[in-house]
Amino acid sequence: MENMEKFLQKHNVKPTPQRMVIAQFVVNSKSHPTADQIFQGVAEQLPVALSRATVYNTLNTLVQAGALKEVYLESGPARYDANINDHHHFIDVKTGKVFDIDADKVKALAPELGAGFKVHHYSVTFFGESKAAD
Amino acid sequence: MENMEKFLQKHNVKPTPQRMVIAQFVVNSKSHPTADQIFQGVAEQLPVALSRATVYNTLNTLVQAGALKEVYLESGPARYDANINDHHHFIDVKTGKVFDIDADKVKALAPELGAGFKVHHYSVTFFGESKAAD
DNA sequence: TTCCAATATTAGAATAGCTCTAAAATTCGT
DNA sequence: ACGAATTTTAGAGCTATTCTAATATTGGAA
Ligand SMILES: [Mn+2]
Ligand SMILES: [Mn+2]
Ligand SMILES: [Zn+2]
Ligand SMILES: [Zn+2]
Repeated sequence: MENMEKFLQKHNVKPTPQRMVIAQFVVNSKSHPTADQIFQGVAEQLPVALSRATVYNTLNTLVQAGALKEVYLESGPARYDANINDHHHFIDVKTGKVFDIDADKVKALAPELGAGFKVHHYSVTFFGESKAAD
Repeated sequence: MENMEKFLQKHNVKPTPQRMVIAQFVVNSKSHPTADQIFQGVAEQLPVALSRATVYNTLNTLVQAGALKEVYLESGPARYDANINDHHHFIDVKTGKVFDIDADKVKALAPELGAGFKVHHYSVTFFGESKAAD
C-alpha cells in the first residue's frame, strides 16, 4: 500500500500534501507514534510550515474515516496505528515497545502468545451494554 | 473496612484528615471516580480549604502504597479504584458506567460474563517483556 | 511542655495534550 | 478566472496533572 494518494482516496479523504506525509509516516511506522512524534517526524518533509492543529485534524479525520486506529495504551497521549485489523497490544515494560497481537491469538486463550513474550499481567477492557443495576 | 484510620495505617500511610476523607470517598464509591470528582465530593466535608494538589498527592500516595488502583479506561482522566483485587473492567457504552469484572471470569474465556452484559468489543493490554525484534 | 525537624498541605504557576477560533491559503467545479 | 467550500495556520483556550515554594501540622527529643 505505497501510494498515499490512493490510500486516502480509498477512505474518502481528500489527498493533500499534509495528509499524505502524515498518513505515510504512520503507515511506515511500527511504533504506534503519538501526534507529537508524527509532527516532529513530518514537519521537515513539507516545504511549508506545518501546524500541530493540522496533525491533530488529519489524525482525527483518518480515524473517523477508518484509515487509522487511535489507541490508548496507558496514561499519556493517544497513539496512532495503521493496523486496522482486529488486534490487541503487548507492551514491553522494559523498553516500552508496543507489539501488535492478533485478536485470534487472544481468543485462543490469553497467555499463549508464543515464546517471545513473557506476560507479567494484562488488562482487558470490554465495551458494550449492561443490564446490571450498578 | 469502615475505619479509615486503620485502613491507612495498614498500608503505612500516615492518617490525616484530608487522607481519611479522600480514602473514604473512594472506598464508598463504586463508580471509579476521577480526581476531580473526588475533590468535588470531599471538599465540603473538611473544615479547612482543600487543595487539588492534596487530592492528587493523596491519590498517588495511596496508589504507591497499594491501597488503591489507578485505572485508565479510555482517553480522559485517570480513575481511582478501591478494588485492589485482580480484576478488569466493563464499560457500558450507553451509560459510561464501569463494572468490575473478576479476573477469573476473563480467564474462563472472554465473552461469558453472564446474561447482563452484551459485549460489543473488548481490548486487551498485556504488560511484560518480549524478545521480539521490533 | 516547648522545640525542632520532618512531613503534609496550600495556592497558584507551570506543563502536556488536545481542541477551538478566526483569519489566510488552497482547491475545485463552473 | 471566480467564488464557494475546504483546508491549513498560529495562537488562544481548556483540561488533567505536576511542580514550586511558602505555610501549617505533626510527633518525637530535650
Ligand atoms: Mn481523537
Ligand atoms: Mn498518577
Ligand atoms: Zn496496533
Ligand atoms: Zn475496578
